[in-house]
Amino acid sequence: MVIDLELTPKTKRPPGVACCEPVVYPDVERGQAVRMAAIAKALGDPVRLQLVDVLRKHAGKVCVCELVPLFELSQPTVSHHLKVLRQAGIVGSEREGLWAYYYVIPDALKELSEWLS
Amino acid sequence: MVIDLELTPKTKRPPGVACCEPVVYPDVERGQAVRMAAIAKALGDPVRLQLVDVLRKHAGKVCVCELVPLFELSQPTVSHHLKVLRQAGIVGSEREGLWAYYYVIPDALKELSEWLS
DNA sequence: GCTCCAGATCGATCACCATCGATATACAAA
DNA sequence: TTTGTATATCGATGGTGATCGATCTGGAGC
Repeated sequence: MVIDLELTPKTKRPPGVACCEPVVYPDVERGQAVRMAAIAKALGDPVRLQLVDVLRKHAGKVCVCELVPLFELSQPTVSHHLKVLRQAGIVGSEREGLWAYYYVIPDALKELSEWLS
Repeated sequence: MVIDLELTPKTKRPPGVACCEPVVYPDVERGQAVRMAAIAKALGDPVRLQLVDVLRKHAGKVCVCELVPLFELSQPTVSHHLKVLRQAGIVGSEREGLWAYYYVIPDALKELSEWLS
C-alpha cells in the first residue's frame, strides 16, 4: 500500500487568484439537513402533499374510505402513500373496527417550516 | 362478455352505517400541489437542502469551487445536484470567466413555505 | 361455522435517481 | 498554440419509487 505523503490542500488555486471569499460552512447542520430532507422527500409527491393538505384541514382524523376516492388511483397505491407519510412521521393512524383513520402529527412539519421561513 | 349493469357507486356502504362525515375535498388545489411537490422533491435530498442552506445564508452568489469541498462527493455529483435545484427554479447561476456562481431565487420557496405554516 | 368488507401487504414492472469515472467545453495563462 | 483549470455533460450502474392486480388479514354480520 502506497501512502501519499504530499500535502493536497482542498483549495488548490494559483496564488493571488480567487473566485470569491471562502464560504467555510462545515457540516454544522448535517443531522438537521437529513431530518428535513426526509420530510421534504415525503412531501415531494403531489398525491402525498394533497393527502397531508386534506388531513391538515380536518383537525380530527379522517377515514381512509374518504381519502381513496379523492384520487384516481387504486386503493393499494393510496395505502402505499399513507405508509410513506406514516414512516416519515408526518401522519399517524389508528383502527376502529373495519375502518382506519389517519391524522397529522402536530409539529411534524415544524422544523422544515421554520427553516423555510 | 358480461356487462355488469348494476350500479356500483363509489361509496357502497350498508345504509345507516358510516365511518365518518364525508370529506369532499375535490382537486381544488391540484395544480398548486404539483408545483409545491416539485419544490419539496428538489429539497428532498440532504445535499441539495444543505446547498440551498448555504446559498440562503450568503445573500449574494457563491462560487461552485466553494460548494464542492463542503461535501464528500465528486464534482460531477455536486454539479448534478445544482442542476436539479436550477431546474426546479430554486437557484439560478451565472458564469464569470472560469468560475460559475449560484444564488437562490427570491420567493422560489414562498408558496411551499406559506402552505407549511 | 361461513361470508363480506376495509385496508394492508406482496410481487412484478417500469421508471427515475444518486453516484462515479471519463470526457467535453470554455476560458486563462504561458 | 499549447497547457492547465473550472465546470458541465455523458454513460453506466446499482438502488429506490410509483403503480397495479392479486392476495392476505382481521373484524362485522349472518
